[in-house]
Amino acid sequence: MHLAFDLIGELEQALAKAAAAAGLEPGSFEPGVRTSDPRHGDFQANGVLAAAKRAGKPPRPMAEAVVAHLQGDLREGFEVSVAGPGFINFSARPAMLLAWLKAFRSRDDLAAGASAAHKGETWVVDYSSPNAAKQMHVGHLRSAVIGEAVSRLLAFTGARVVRDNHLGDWGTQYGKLIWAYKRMIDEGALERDPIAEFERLYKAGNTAAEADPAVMDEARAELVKLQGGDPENLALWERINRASLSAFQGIYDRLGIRFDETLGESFYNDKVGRVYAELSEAGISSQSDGAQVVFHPEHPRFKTQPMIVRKSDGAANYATTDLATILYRTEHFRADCILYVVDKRQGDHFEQLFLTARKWYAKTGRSVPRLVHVDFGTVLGENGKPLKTRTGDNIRLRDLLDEATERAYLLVTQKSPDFPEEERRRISEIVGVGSVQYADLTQNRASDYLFSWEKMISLEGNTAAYLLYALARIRSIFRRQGLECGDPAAEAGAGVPETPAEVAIARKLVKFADTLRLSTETLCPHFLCLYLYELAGEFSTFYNADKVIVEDPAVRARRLMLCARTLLILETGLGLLGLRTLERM
RNA sequence: GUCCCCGUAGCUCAGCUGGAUAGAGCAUCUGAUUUCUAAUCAGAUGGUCGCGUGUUCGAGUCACGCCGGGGACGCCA
Repeated sequence: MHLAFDLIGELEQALAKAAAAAGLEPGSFEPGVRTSDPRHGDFQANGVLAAAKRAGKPPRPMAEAVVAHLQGDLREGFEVSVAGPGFINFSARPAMLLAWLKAFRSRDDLAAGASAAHKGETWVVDYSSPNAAKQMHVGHLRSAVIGEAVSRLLAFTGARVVRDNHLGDWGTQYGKLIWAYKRMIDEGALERDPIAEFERLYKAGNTAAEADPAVMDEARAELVKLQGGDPENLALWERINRASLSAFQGIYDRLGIRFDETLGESFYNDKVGRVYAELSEAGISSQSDGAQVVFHPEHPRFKTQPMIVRKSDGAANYATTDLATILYRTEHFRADCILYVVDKRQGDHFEQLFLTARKWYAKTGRSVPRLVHVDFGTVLGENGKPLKTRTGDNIRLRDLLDEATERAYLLVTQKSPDFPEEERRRISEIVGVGSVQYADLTQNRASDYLFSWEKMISLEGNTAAYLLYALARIRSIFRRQGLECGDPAAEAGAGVPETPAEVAIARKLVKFADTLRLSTETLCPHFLCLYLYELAGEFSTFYNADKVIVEDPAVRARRLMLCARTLLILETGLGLLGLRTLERM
C-alpha cells in the first residue's frame, strides 16, 4: 500500500476518482475531507452534500455510490462508512496507523513529506521591524514571535524563505536625536545601555525643540544635513543604528530569531524615485494639496482617503518606501509572496498599499506577488487596556523575558531543588522564554489577548511548560533504559497499537500532516499549538494508563515506538514554533 | 461622520472558512501515587453562541438591521 504523509490529500484524490467512476460530473465535486470528531472516525468527507445540493439529488445514495467506487487499497487502510445525511467517515485501521508511524520516524522524514506544499516558491517575511534608537517593548513581541513561527512553518513546508527585518532606521526623529547627541551625549551611559541613552537624548531633543522654535530649526537642519550625506551626521546615524541592532540581537538570540536580511527603510532611500515616476506615468497617482497621492475610486473609503506617496515637501514617507520595497523584493528576491507581520491597526495602510501595488504592476506589465498582511491583535493588561507598567510606560521586552525567566526559576527550584543551580538557570530560561512565546502563539493572532503571568507560568492547561514536561517525561523513559530516543532497536518488532490509549495517541500522531497544512495555509500558528497540546494530553493519558517499560517485549517495543514518535512530533512542532526543549525539568 | 474588527460556560479562549449532540483550560466538587517525573491523570457541575430577521437539507460560522466594546481615518510608522 502506498503511504502518503498527508492522509487527507490521499483521501481526496481517492474520492475524486471514485466520484468520477460513480458518474458524478467531473469538476463539480470537491471532496471536502477534514479531520473529524474522534467519535465519528479520523477523517470525514462532506463534499457529497454540496454536490448533491447542486445536482438537486438526494445526498445519501450519492454518497453510497461514491463509496462503492472507492478502490480496494484504500479500504485496506481505512474503514469507510456513510453516516447521517451523507457524510463519508474514514477510520484508520491499526495496520495503517502502524505503517505511517514506521514510515515517518525522523524529522527529515516529516520534512520530506511536508515540503511538497511550497516547493519552488519564494516567500519574503517582513517581521519584527522595530525602530532604531528605541527599546523593543511588548508591542514588538507579537510580530517577532509570530513572524518567526510563520517563517519556520513555511521553510519546513518547502518554501525558500527570506526573513527580512525592515528596520525603522530613517525618518524625522533623527534630526532631534542628532541635535541632542551633539550637545548632551553621556558616553558612559552610552556604553552601559546605548538604546536607553538614545531614548533619553531623543526625549531631551524633542522637549527642547517644542519649547524653542530655534531648536526646532536646528534639528531640521541636522536632518537635512543627514539626508544630504553630511559625513559627521552620517557617522552618527550609523553609530546609532549599529548600537541599536546589537541590542536587538540580544532579544533575537533569546527568541531564536535569525534574519536573512536587515534592509531598513534607509536602504530604499535611493529607490523611491522610480516609484514617483512610475505611479505618475501610469496615471495611478495625482496631485492633491501639493502632495502626490493615490485614490481608489472603487473603494468605499479610499475614494476619499488618499495614500500619500510623496509629501508636499517632496520627501518620502512609509507608503513610498513600502512600494519601493515591494519592487525590490520582486526584482531582487523574485518573491512569489510577501508577508507583513504587522499590527492589525495598520490594516488600512496595507489595504491601500496592496491596491496600489496591484494597479501599478498591472499597468507596467509585471506580475504581482501575493501580498498578505499577517495581522495580529494587541497585548492587553489585566485591565483590558494595552499592557503597560504601573507608571504607564511601555514594558521593555528584555524586562518581560527576564521576569518570565525569574518566575520559571522559582518554580524549577521549588519542583526540582536537587538539580544543580546552573541547570536550573538553563531550564528557567527555556521555560520562561518559551512560555512567553507559546502564550502569544496559542492565541488566534487576529484577536487581542490578555497577558497574565499566572496563566502563562502556572503550567496548567495549554502552556509551554505542559508540553515541555510531557517531552521531558518521554526523554526520561529512554534515559532510564539507557536508550537513545528513537533508537531503532528499541522499537524493533513493534506491532499495531492495541489499548485505547495507544490507539488514541497513534490516531493523533498521523494527523500532524493535516495540522501543518492548516497552520501554514492560514498562517495561524495557534492551530499547531492546539494540536501539540492535544497530543501532549493524549500522551499524558497514555502515560498514566499504560506502563511503557514492561516485561513483554512486544508490548514494550510498540509503546517505545509511540513514545519516540510523540517525542519526535512534539519536538518538531515546538521547534517550528520557535521554542527550545529540555532533557529534564 | 465613514470604514474595519470583536461579542461563545463565572473567568481566559478554541471552533479548520456552512456540517453530526458547540469544545478546551482555569475556578468549584469527587476520585487516583508500593508502578517509567503528580509541573500528572480520571470524572462531575457549568451554554438563549449579544439581540432580531433572513438565506437552506443544515447557521456560532453567510446576508441585513439593531445593541454593546475596540480600532483606523492627508502629509508619523
